[in-house]
Amino acid sequence: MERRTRVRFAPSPTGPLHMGGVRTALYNYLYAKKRGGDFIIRIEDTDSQRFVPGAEQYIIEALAWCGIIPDEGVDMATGKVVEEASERHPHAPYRQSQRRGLYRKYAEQLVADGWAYYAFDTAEELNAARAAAEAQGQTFIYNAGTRDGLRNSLTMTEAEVAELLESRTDWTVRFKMPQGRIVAMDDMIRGHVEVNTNTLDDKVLWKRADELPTYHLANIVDDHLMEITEVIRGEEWLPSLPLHYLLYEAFGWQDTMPKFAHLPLLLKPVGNGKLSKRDGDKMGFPVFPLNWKNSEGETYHGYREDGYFPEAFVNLLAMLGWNPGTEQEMFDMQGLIDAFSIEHVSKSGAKFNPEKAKWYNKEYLRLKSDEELALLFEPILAQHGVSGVEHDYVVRVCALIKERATFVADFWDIASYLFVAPTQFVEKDVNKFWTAENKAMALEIAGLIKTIGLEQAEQTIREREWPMGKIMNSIRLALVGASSGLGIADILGLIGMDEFQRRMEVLKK
RNA sequence: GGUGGGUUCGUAUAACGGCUAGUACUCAAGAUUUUCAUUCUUGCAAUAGGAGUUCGAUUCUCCUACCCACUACCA
Repeated sequence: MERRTRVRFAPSPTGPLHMGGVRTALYNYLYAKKRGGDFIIRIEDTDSQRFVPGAEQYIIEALAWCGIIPDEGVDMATGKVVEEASERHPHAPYRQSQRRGLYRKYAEQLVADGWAYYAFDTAEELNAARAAAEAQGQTFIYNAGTRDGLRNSLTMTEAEVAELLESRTDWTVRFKMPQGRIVAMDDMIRGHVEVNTNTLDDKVLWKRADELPTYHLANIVDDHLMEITEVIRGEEWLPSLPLHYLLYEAFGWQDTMPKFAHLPLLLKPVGNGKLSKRDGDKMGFPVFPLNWKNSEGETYHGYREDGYFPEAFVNLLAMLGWNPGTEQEMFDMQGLIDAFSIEHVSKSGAKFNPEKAKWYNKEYLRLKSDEELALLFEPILAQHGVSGVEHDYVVRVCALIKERATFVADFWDIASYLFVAPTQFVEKDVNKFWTAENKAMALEIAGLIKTIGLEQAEQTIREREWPMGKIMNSIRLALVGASSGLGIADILGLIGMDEFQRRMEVLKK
């Protein structure tokens, strides 16, 4: 029987989601939507030590900004993780800390079935065992090779175990990793992978101390309960795939075990290694979707606040590790959904290229209407003390400058002279163009522009065989403050003849 | 150290045994533009190394090198 496609994005609220996480969410979303299935959000907050206030909200807001809308787990109307079951959200709560009561019985079932055991080793004892192994140049692995010499329910009498279970609150349930088994797995991206269980350890599944499962148990139980059909996650999880396979086997859930896809990592732009929090501000690009202020009051840049359009961000993220199999580069969300396929996800890590990110934003900026851009530009104008400008004027300005900018925030630097007269003139250009001779000619032409118009004035320059470039640039310098910018005709059309004349005064000095 | 994964221009990627290894970003040059930007044209630039299989390997196999991940009562 064909099951309805259900995928989940299961972040841990230990900090802001970075762009790698957003990409994982995006691929899950695209995969689900392409197949007409569900995209579910689940919060994996089983580590009480690393919980960061605000992180959960940040994650939801970041996904919303990107246009990644969950079908289940988060109520988009309130922006909150769902706690009460309903028709739309039948598996609530979607926060693992609120599901804590549910996991213990699964852990104990594994113990009863011989797939797990109780372990009473203290942190000190384990550290000592590790140190001892290291002293001999070996790695300590808690598994079939060592577990007989450690303090657990496999090496004690039933009475002892019962006593410790009662008297102590720091025991754990560990998975009893089989000895000498080859686990054969299939990954949708990497193909067939095999691992010998002798290299794996007896992972802790449940902690008595805080009555919570670890990732591995919670993950498998919830994926099963929530009827997840495909698990699409980062490559860092590939090493624990054998354990997850074995857990499905231990629970007898092989029939509905999801398929797995391990995504390549996002790498930092220079050097090696995966993208980390600090890289962005060091190298001048954001690694986060939205600004994030940590507990020390440091702010990390976000794409949103840095002026990227969400469409551009989503598009560039999608192309990092995936390709459509064609040469198309511009995709809106629906386009991505239609084109997405897991077969075209690459195996190797992708280095993020900030230049390409800017290029994408530039392309999306051009796609915006002049009207939309004007609305975005107006608040910036107000910040610069420009008021009383007609909306229509701003629209006309946007039409002329949008091809010159990467971000809306660039507009002011590019076009301030269309709103206020320049007060500073680039020295290099002044030296080059404002010679006494050029100024005299420019002033005469400026006079002609007023009386007979720009075109006729240009005609005059040609007839007199005067230097067109020198004159025009002298005039432009007076208008703009630099020898760059829009054509004289465009500037004139915007600021008008009176303002033009006023700005020509500077040539008389 | 052990285990697993990966490796095509600087970057992202295409070519799933067969044209001169294609495209985009970046960079350079030229054209257009009275300037700048845009646009257009052109150019620079890659199959990590070595064996093997094959009529023929970027593609399949093995070895080496390098990179990455994992190796917690974190996810």
